[in-house]
Amino acid sequence: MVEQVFAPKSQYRQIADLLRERIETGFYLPDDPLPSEPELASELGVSRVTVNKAISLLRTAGLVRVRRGSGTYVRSTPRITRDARYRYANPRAAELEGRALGLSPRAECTEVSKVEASTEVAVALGIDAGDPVVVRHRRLFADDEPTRLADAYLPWDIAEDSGLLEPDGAELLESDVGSGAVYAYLAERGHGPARFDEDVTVRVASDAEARALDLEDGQPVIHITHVARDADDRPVEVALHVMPAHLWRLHYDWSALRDDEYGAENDD
Amino acid sequence: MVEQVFAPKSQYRQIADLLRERIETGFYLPDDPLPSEPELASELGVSRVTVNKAISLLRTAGLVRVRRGSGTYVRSTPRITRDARYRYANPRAAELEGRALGLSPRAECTEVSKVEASTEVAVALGIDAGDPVVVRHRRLFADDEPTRLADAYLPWDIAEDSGLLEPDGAELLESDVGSGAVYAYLAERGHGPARFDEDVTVRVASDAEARALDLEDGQPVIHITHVARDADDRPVEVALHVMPAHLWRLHYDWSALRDDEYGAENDD
DNA sequence: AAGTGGTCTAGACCACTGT
DNA sequence: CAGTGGTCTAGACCACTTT
Repeated sequence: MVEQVFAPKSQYRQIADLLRERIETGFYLPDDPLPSEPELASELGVSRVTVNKAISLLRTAGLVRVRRGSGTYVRSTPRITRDARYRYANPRAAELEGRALGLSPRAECTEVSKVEASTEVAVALGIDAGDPVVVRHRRLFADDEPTRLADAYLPWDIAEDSGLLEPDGAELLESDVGSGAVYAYLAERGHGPARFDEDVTVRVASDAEARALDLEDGQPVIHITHVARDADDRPVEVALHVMPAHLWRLHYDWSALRDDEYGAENDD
Repeated sequence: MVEQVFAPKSQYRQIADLLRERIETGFYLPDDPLPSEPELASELGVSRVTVNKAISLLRTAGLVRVRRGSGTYVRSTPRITRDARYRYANPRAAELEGRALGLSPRAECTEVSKVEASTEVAVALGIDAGDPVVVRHRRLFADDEPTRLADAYLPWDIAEDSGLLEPDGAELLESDVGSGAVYAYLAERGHGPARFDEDVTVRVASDAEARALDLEDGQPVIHITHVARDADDRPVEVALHVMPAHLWRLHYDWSALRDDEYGAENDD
């Protein structure tokens, strides 16, 4: 029986706390398996279901991952920092995000094609739903762990104007790790991004996302809608990023005074 | 029995999908209770535990909330948009965030006191752990729903210099809904914020946070570490925000060219 | 074949809410 | 008080991985 000296806390929570502590103190090491559920159950004097429920808390928190038929393993989870301003000011930045932690980045380009814009994409691009766009679906990895899904959308005419559908442009689309090279390409052709905005929300991963990102059942993902606009304030690219929430740290910084649009109400 | 025509999907997932659909289509309306677990169990021909597991998925996703002894209710969850740049450029912005949705904001100031800086706060403020700081703990609401925990820290000497500990300063600390009035106060005294940075992470709510924010078991929160610096680049305030992830949408925007610090590596 | 986690059940007792 | 969800158990069968 688990001690219930003080806290009117359920057993599975106590067990989750215990396991969490053991992970944080290194009693269970990264990539090592936890004892099996029957083992823990018998050691702690509870039923296997109770242990399972405790572990499911750790899974949602991203502390462990389960390999079916094999065991439950401690995740090695250094958070990767994504500095938004830096990232889009430096063509190599996206590649460097993971490297800072000694991870080697890899991009898998799932698909580049012409499709009809969904409502979400259309709104962000300032076009009508159903209008043609070029989409590039990608999955990005660090050390073979999937870290991000990135779907980039470009208005059809901009992609065409810019020659992004010609052989070398298409090759660029497929090979670029971040967005830097594509932006540079657009810039040379008069559509260089001058302004960005991002909307960040957190939600539970869909089934497909969970599969693609190697996530557990109810794990949260960060969903970023990134919009790049050219000097005419016209959206030239929309990127949807879906990222395992436990893997990332987002960084933004800005100056209080440089931007004057919002300054009207500042008296003093 | 639940139909298993096509999908090799567990019953509790199918039931979760079913309930989610009913919520999204308005079959179950916001603030209405779901049928009770025994009721659903018997209707769907499964055990109560299975229904409970399905519902726990919806809870983590923030779609429903449970009132013990009473029932399970559909959450009414319009996301509140937090525009970072706007928010810190306009003294009233924080107050307006909720109002845009017809919600009435309220702040509850839990505590204002002098304490020793924790490591996290000390690092952000560029001081040593244990150094004295003024802390203001608050809980913010929209229509009586808690939306945010906000702990603001100021270096002791800056708070003292600025007179924030005098009666009117202290009153300000307790009454201000956002940070605007405090920033204006600091600005008048030579420590106006000139630059901000924010780190955003997502994690599972602690027990205390879950209680304070009326959250379910494994629900994710957004953790923002906000740092304000004066013209000398000295941190004048650090604010830690803990927000239920399902309640918010964060917005950031910036221009690609204005900031030159990162331009060095741009070739061509 | 043995071991792992995934899922499900029937039944039980509890704390809490609303009437 | 009856009804709600919270938790727990013992036992079962399954799919999958590892040996």
